[in-house]
Amino acid sequence: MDKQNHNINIPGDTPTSEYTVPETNFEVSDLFELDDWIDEDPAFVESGEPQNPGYAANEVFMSSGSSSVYHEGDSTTGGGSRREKKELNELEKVAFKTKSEIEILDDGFKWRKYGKKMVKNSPNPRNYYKCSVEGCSVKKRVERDREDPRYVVTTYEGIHNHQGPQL
DNA sequence: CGGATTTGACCGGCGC
DNA sequence: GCGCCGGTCAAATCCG
Repeated sequence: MDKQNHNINIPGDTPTSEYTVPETNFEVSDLFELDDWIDEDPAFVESGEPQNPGYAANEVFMSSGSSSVYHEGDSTTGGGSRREKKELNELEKVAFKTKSEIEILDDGFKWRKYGKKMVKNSPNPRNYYKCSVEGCSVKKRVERDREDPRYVVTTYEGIHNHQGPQL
């Protein structure tokens, strides 16, 4: 499909065909294992974006909170009750705004796309990914910014049951 | 051959 | 009660 054609020219980065995945690229669960969503964690922006050779993202902004990303469809639809916070004892929600032309951001984990939906608020489709690792119920939601198509919003949901894809 | 990816349809929840 | 929206699953297909 298009995966073979991911040879997009990235300014400032060289999209080689090799996915150089060192060990731990994004320790989302580790950095966001807080009780609640963090408002702003500048520390993550610095340590959360190490030297990623196989990365095409120039800038990575982290946005979390019920007033940033979720305000979009939660203010009216699910605004009635935040049921997530209750049962989602171990469910973390983190939204990343990555400046990249490609949505195939490889974080080192294996994701299996299980759905694509078009949101009314965005002319762009929303992709749903799930961790391929058995026992891992981590879900990933990837969609382009409504106002900035060059930005990709990646929302992680849940924590990996395994330490990594290549432990 | 296996695994991954695709699109469509279905379902559940909430809103009015 | 119906409609709308978002989310998930399933089957089919294709690639490596």
